[in-house]
Amino acid sequence: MPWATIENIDWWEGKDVEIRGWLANRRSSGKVVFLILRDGTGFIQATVALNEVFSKEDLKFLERLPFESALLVRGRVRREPRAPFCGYELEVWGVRVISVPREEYPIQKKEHSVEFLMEHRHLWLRSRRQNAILRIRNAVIMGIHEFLQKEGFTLIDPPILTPAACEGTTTLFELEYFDLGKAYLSQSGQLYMEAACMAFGRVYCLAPAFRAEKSKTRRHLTEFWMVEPEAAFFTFEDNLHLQERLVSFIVQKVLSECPRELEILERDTKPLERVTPPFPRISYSEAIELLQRKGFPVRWGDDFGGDEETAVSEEFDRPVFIHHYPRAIKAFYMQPDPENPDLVLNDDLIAPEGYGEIIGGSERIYDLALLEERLREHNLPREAFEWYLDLRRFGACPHSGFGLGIERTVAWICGVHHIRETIPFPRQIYRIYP
RNA sequence: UCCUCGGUAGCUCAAUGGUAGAGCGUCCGGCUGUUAACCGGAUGGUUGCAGGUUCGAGUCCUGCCCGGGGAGCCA
Repeated sequence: MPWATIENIDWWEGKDVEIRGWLANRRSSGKVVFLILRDGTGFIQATVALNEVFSKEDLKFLERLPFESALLVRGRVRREPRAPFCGYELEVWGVRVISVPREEYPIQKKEHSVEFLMEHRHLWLRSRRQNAILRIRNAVIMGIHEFLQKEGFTLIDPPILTPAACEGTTTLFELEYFDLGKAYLSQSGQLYMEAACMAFGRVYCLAPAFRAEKSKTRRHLTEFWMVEPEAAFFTFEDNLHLQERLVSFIVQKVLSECPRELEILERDTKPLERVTPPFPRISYSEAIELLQRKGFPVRWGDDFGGDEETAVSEEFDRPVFIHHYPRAIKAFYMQPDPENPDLVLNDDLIAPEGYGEIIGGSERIYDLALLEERLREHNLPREAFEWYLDLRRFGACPHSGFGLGIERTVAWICGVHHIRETIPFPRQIYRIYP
């Protein structure tokens, strides 16, 4: 008996198959019992009728099976316009019960509070909507690997335990590291990617990042995933070009590979179809002028909050680069603009529809003396950065890279309101369970 | 950390300071095509915790705990 998956059920039309899954819902109408099965790849309706195989007692038993019972169900695949979900249904002639919950399944077919769902995240993952979001996350991550590998980038894994901060120490998760004092959970793999790109040319990492910030917004997690490409001899311009092609590739891949998931999420795909290079660009100074015209009380030198980012992105129909920020509000390693040393060769990529910053990138300083000066300005402990300075002592060259936040990108593509739904087990300031 | 809203049945929510309720779920029964099925019956409570005001507190006051929304913070 072939083991069929629901996502490919159309292959089996007219054939007898076995579906291995769980009871997601059921209905009965006396002599017909409808079992809604899910197997992780989709949902399908199975019908059990009163006949020579199933007695009235059998139907009574199936009608009372608790939700989330694990089942092996055998039957014939039939096209059925009345069937929900996939247009096919399983005409059942055999059911084997693997396990039956003793307690009532907590998640019901109705609205629940956010608190309740987060408390039951381990079960919430089984719902149709969460399944769709995490399948799209899977497609996004696979798309990142596919694109970067094709572009000649090598995957290099960064350390998670690190000796020092990338930027300051206020937002680090700290732990004791044997006799060597404090260690910290990584905020970014970037500095290690800079070392790796001098060895491999083009590299990237896809790793978790940890922030002990007490941020409590729909765009923040304390543990999130970033892809960080870094390329030797890449200029600011090369960097932007890579970013817009990567983001476009991911979006187009999801559109072509995940139409069912986008439909489940009721995502309007029109704005996503427009996501093709080149992306519009606006300099920091132009953005300030734009915001002032729109009535925001911002002055040159201020950083942007979420509302400002959204106001800028509303002017464009696809993701927009904001570039050349003031040096004073950006990280220590960013290369100054040769035409104006108060600015740096950096960019933020702002997603449309109010989803905010999904990329931060820049060309990096490669001059030893300038980098040493910046470390001093930022009061960073030089000893911890000696290895990083070595990269400027031996074979220093222009290089650029960026970090793309996986959850923010998935949230935007899925059109979900809060990024806690885009990671299987979100870590937030007031939640570490489950 | 600040502002703001909330915590009542398993879940989602009602309840002028005056007998704690409904829908859903669950259990029992009915129904040969249901679409969060439907119909009938039954079941369900330390009103987040501690104290106070009052003849009387789910309701008012104080403190604490937990959570939602937002801000700040944020390669």
